[in-house]
Amino acid sequence: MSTIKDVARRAGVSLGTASRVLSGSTSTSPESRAKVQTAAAELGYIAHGPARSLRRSRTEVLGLLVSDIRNPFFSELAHAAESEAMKRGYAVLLANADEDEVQADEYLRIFASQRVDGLLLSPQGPVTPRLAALLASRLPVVLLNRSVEGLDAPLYATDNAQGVGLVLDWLERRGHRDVAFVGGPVTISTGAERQAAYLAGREAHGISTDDAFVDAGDFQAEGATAAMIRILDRGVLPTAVFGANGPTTLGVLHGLRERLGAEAASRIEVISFDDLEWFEFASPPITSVRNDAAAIGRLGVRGLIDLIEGREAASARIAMSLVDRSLVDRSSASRPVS
Amino acid sequence: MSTIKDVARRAGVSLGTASRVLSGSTSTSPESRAKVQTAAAELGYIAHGPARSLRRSRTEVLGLLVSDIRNPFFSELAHAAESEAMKRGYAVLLANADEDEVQADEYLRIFASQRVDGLLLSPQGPVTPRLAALLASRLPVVLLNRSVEGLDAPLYATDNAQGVGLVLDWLERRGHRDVAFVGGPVTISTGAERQAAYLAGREAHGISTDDAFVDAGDFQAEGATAAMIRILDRGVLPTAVFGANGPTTLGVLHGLRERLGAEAASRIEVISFDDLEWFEFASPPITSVRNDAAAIGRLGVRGLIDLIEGREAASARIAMSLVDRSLVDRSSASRPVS
DNA sequence: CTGTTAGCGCGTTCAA
DNA sequence: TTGAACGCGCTAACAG
Repeated sequence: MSTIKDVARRAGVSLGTASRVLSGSTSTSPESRAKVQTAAAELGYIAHGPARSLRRSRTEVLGLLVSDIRNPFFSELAHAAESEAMKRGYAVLLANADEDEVQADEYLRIFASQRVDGLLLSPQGPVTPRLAALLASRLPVVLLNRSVEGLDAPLYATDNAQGVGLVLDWLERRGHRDVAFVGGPVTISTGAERQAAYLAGREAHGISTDDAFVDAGDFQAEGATAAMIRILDRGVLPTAVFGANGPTTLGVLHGLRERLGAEAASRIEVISFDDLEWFEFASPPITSVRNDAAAIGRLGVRGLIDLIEGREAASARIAMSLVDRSLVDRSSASRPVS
Repeated sequence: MSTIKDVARRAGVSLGTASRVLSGSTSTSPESRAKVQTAAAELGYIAHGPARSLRRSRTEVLGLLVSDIRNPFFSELAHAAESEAMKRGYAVLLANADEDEVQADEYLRIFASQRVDGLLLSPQGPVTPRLAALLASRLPVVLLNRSVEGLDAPLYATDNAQGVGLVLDWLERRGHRDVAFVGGPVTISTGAERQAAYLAGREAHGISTDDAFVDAGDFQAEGATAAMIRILDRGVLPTAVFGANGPTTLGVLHGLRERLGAEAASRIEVISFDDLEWFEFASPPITSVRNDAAAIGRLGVRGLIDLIEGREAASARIAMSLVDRSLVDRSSASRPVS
């Protein structure tokens, strides 16, 4: 790989001039500009990022730490974040914490070592010492979707209360009284917020306040299946189930089938926080409130770059929208086919 | 952030000694070793990656270029790749080409600039000049899932012919004769291989060789929907449809519903290349051949690190397995519920 | 506007 | 085993 020295030599100018042309800092004469540019093109010169970073103490790399890129919510978020970052000249280092604090912490070390310019964080748990150290070093950070106590950073997140409100309205409209709720860990802000909003709103929407209908998993499919089964094993039979995120809803379906069989399960309506592309093909189709992951990713990157470049960044709550897939009225849908 | 200089000063040793202890190159006395380590721990010292990279001309960063991280196949692959890379001490820069050659090329520039140690590549199209230049500079590269002409690198990929064989066997077992095939672009090796294997095997498995049943999309849902509709609009009615990748199968379902309605669509069996977690909840359930994306990602990273460290790396084809979800025999399943 | 020079933080060489 | 010095490639400060 050729260096800027090679370019300068070939263009017949000094190293400084070549640098000025290539990074466009101060003005240069049209002639040297042309000479340097053709020389660079001929050599296929590509600036050495690490060297530039060392000198400028900025890497133009962002760190993105999510819990699991396999969760469609995060893969859509990552896609949007990465696309927005590239548009603004930043690359993205990806990290999957797998909902594991230790692993998350290890990634923070790698990010710190790579000297990322900023951090997009969907926190796994409390603020670890290493994260505290990074914050103390004034590394710009924005939070995605989840907040965490003691971390004062702009938050780009779903409007959980509003989304749950849409769910409650829909449940009431559909005439459901016996509704099961499968939540996520209350140690995660999204889990706590969604559960709190649901519990608080149940009564006003004519939904049973029997806590036998309520349980929580780990925001993954397996944990949700177990939670769904626990609910059914308490001897209650819901007419509808509310899953608190995408993987949870998948787990709910598994749990319903496992305990009730496909036939009986198909008489229970399911509504989900997070919309998945296949919900319309389930039977009955699954209604959802759509969580705009792309918007969160995009806004997060913009906010982070604002912070990096010394501007202010304001938190934002992204409103959710109902995707109503209930085609028929319940009285007929809930009767077995005869 | 503290530098190695700070560590040396605090430990009361020279900069060289501190460096030797921290990077463990040559031997050091137990005393200075201890002093340096405690000093580093006290300061929370984290080596400056770019500086280290500049000096050692290795970044310990891998570039991962996929077509779309939102495709579950790639998000699973990315998850496994990234996890394997971390285990071996490498970070991963993520790039989404969005099936766009220009964007892919731009990412190659960023990777080159960041001086990644190696490249995991799922190519979008032909070898661009920039990719050729990177290869000429002897940057280690491995190919994931897709090969490309003129690029001689280890390939970690699905065994397309074997997978299609499983599909053909299943179609024959189920007694399907009128089978629609919705493929992907033949300009992509996976699209070409799957289509070729299917067309070559049709006759021997008792499947109609009428090409009205065959069309191709773009490996995304929308393109596949259009292809499915084109097939139906030719006036043929398949009893089964084979979708050549995950998003394609989703598009197939949309196409069937749009032209035939949910009721008639539910009498058509669908089989998919790539297994998605929701296939069992479709009606009828979707059978698939499972593409082990995690294995491809893991093996790709191992192979790439082998190359980086000067060892040989051999290509591998990953065998697929059938996930048969056909529960009932076709004669009863295809009769409308009465 | 341009050439020269210093130094970013680190690993490694050379002498001791 | 250790300290001193050099240079990786680049940008920025300075002098002209």
